[in-house]
Amino acid sequence: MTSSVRSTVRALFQAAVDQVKRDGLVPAIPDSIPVERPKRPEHGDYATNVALALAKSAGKQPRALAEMIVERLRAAGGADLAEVSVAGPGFINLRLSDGFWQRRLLDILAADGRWGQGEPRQSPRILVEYLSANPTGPLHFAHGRHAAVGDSLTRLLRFAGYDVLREYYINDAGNQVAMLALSVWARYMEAAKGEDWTGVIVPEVAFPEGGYRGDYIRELGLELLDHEAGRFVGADPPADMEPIKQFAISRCMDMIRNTLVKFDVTFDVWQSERALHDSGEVSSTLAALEQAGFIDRRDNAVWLKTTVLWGDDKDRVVQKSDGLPTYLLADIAYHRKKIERGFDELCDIWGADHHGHVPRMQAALKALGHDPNRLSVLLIQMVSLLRDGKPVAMGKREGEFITLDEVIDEIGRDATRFFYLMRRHDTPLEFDLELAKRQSMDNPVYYAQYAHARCASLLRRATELEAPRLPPTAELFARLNLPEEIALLRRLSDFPDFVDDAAAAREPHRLVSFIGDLAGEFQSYYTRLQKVHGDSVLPQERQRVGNWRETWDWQKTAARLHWVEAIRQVLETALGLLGVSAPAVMKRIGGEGEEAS
RNA sequence: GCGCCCGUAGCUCAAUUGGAUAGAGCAUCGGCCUUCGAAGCCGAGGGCUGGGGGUUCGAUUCCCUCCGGGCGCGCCA
Repeated sequence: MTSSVRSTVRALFQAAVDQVKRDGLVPAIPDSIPVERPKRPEHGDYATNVALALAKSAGKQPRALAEMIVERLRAAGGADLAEVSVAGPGFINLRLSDGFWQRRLLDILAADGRWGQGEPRQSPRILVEYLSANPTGPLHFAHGRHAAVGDSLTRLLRFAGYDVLREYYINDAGNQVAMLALSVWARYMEAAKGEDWTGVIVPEVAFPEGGYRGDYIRELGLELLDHEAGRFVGADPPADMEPIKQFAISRCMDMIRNTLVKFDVTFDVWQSERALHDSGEVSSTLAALEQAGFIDRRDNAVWLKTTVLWGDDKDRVVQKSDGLPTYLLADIAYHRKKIERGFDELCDIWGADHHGHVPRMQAALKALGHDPNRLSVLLIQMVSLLRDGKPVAMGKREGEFITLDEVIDEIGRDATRFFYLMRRHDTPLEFDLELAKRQSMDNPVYYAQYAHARCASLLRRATELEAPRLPPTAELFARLNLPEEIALLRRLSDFPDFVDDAAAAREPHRLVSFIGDLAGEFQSYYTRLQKVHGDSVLPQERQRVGNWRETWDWQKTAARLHWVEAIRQVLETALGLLGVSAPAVMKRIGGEGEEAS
């Protein structure tokens, strides 16, 4: 099982601080000692500012107090404590022994590819709702960011031990899908025009104002005509649009689902908005809001008193004067149901343009007697597509957007997912298609995958050379004593804490930096081992002469192979959390850049 | 006008939830292939963190105020 070095260190600090308190030197101590990894290696492996925080209440100089803590830290001792010191205004820096870090490799290998995984935790149970794109057409490139962030976030949360459900809310009720049906019907009529349908002259109909104009609508119109012949032909849309609507929605959802399969994004539950209406949950929610006393009836409409509940600037309509519920009411019903289903935290991922919706939903939860903070909303900023630094021309007319399918087809799933996750979700993203496609060192996806492939390659070569594989032991790992090797061991050891932090912050994009750092450190080591240390993991060709098998240090090689395997596993795990593959071999696609020489 | 988000190297972005000398990648310049994968490595230059004030041992981070950008402010979803 995964262990956290940080909590081990925290316990050391805690014990020393407890002792200081028992000795009557400070009045009170914090529940949890803050422990951080200093940016600068000179500051040791871990540091705490606890003396700075306690100095005032203890009436002591921070450095003096730090010295007292350090004294007790040293007394408690332990062979793993290589160095403890007071620095700067009163930080306590702590360095662990090489042996400690070398032994972590035993833990990492024992985790058997699951290093970093958190202990399962009972709470909070989290429902992550994301994407929830309207079933009115294919996913476009901006949806890709939602899909990538939501999917990686849920992978990360699950890996960190949370109980998570992934849900897609299908907006299959209301105006948008009504317009979808009308648009499809109009295209159907267009296709039927001029044909002889049992003697009926097919009239020309105008395409609806604000209708969906994508080519897929035309195709759906044709398909409808194939299946249903002249059933819906007429000057006006049929009184019962339901069959057309259902047909169109189901086709659009097929398109969306197919794209998601290609993108390797999975949902556990597909919740239909319409089902909430049909089951009466929407109307019962209105009743509940009214019973709670937060409903106003005026101007023929029904209002939720969000101004009273949550300091909104105006109340919001939940039922229109035509008697139909608004989207807001259905959404409130949906969130109410989520809580009733037993989720502690509702994590929604919305487009940043919906941010005005957040306080209203929180107001509604409050009205229903729930803690508004159980809803957390991640707002995703917009994506702009670039090609070689220039914006991709997008048609002004509706329907001419670049689809997610097109992006994936052009640059591949790995690069697409990686690029969507390179930035924090609340900052706008510039997505450069040419850069993502480029198979060179300025492309961070290939850089990371290349590092993994190099590890795999080394392990492959080791097998070809029949390098002896020795069982992992602390004695064997004592051979990993280069500064670069210890540094990599630190980073691998840090992975569980890193996962924990990224999950707690709901920030999957942090994995991108972790991967970049880990890959970079390994690539650097790989070259430096040879250039600076004049060494290599495996005997190279020029060294394989004479009785090389007898003279080569196979112990060190065996230790390094374990270490390389650990690096490979963590890279694979971290890439997996992003939904990016970890190839054992990098193959060049296309031979365009070949030199003519 | 009101509300939310964002201003960090030439460009794109980090910065461990208030920590120590603000870091990467790209771009620019200069080095490294008698092959464990050069899709790589090493080095250099580049900053008043938009401006100003405040809170404290300490601010890119928190508060106020300007400046500049994005997005909202429907009986649409």
